[in-house]
Amino acid sequence: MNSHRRIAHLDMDAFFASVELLRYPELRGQAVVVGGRNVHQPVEQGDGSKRFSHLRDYVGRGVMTTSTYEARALGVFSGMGLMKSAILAPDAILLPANFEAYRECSRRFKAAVATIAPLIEDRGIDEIYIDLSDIPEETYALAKRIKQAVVDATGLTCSIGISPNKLLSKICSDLDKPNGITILGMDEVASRIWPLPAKKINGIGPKASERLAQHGINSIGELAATPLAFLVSKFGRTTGVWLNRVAHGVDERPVVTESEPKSISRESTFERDLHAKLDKAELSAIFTSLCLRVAEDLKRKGYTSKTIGIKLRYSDFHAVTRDVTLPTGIADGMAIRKAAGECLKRVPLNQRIRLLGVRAGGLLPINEIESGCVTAQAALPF
DNA sequence: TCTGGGGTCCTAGGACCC
DNA sequence: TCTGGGGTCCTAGGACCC
Repeated sequence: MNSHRRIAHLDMDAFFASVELLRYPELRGQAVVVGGRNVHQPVEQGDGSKRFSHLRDYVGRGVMTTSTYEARALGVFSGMGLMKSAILAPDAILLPANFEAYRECSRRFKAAVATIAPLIEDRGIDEIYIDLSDIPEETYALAKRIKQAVVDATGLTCSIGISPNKLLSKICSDLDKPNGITILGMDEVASRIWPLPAKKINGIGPKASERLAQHGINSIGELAATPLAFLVSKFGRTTGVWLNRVAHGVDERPVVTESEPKSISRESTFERDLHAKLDKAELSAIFTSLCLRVAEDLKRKGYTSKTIGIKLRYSDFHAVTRDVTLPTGIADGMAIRKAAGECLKRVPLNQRIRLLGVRAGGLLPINEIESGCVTAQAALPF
C-alpha cells in the first residue's frame, strides 16, 4: 500500500551560523565561524557598533561547529580545529555557539513543518525526514509551501530533497544548497545519483570510502556496477548486501516519528592534558561534575540507568571505555559517581588524559504516576 | 599550529542458561 | 569421552552522524 512513498529530507542551511546572522545582521555576507570554547560574545562599543572576535585571535582546542558559506569558500569546514582554520581564514569572524537559541529555532521550524505534514522523523537539531505520501498536493508546490512555513516561523532558509525514500532524499537535499528543492524519481538514479562519490551515501564514511577506493570503487555508479558476490567477499554478508542496495537507490526504512533515548552522556576535553596523579584534585572535581550533570539529565528526562560507563581519551588521542551493569537502575549523582569510579579503576592511567566522559546507558523510563506522584503526596501534610 | 560533544548502531568474544 | 547448538546479556571498541 505504501509502494509509492514520497519522502522529504529537510536540512536547514548553515543552521547555527544563520541563527547568528539573525542576531547580528551586520555580518551578513561575511565569513563567520561558530564554535570554540571561551569565545566571548561581541562587545558593544561606545558608538553602538560591536567588536567581534576574529579567528586569528583564537587559542585553544575548539573546533568549528559550522560557518557561513562565505567562510566555507575559504576552505574551512565544520569539525576542523579552530587553530587550523585560522591559517586559512584569519579574518573570519568567530562567534561562540548559543545552543539555547538554536534549540528554540529548531523547535519553531519543526512545529511549522508539522502544521503542513505531521509525520516527522527528528534527525537532530537542524534536519528532519517528512513522510508526504498521504498528502494530496503536487510535490513541488508542497515543498515550496513547507519552505515558506519555515521562513515565516524562523526567518531561515532550508533545502529540501524529495524522493521515494530517505536514502535518496538525504542525498538530494544536499544537491541544491542553500535554499534549494530537489525532486528525484527512481528513473533518475542512474543519471543523477550514480555520478556522485560513494561517501555521499549516509553510512559510508571516511573508512568505508577509503576501503572502496582501494578496490577502484569511487562513485556510487561504480559501486552499483560491482558484483554483489565481490562486495560480500570483501565486506561481509550484511554490509555487502547493504552496499549493493543503496548503490541502486533502494531503501525501505520507514519514517520513525517516535523514539526513546538509549543513552545519556557528558564529556569534557581539558584545556591541557591532565596527569592522573599530579592533577588528581582537578580530575576528581571534573569527574564528579560530569556524574552530577548526567544525573540531572536523567532526572529531567525521566530515566534511570542500569549501565554506567566512562570514557577516557589520552594525550595520543587514543580512547578507551569501561562500563558496568548494575542490578537496578540508578539516577542519583553520587551513585553514578560510585559506579563510574569502579570503572575508572579498570583503566590504565600511565598517560596524560585529554578527555573524560561519563555515560548512562540501559535507560529505563520512570513511570511518573508511580514515582513522582507518590513522592509528592508523601510530602504533603494531608 | 591536530582533532568538540552528543548520540546511534554494529561487531565480536565470553559468560551463562537451556 | 568428546562435544551439541541457540539465545541473551555483558563488555570493549569502532564507524558514523549531526
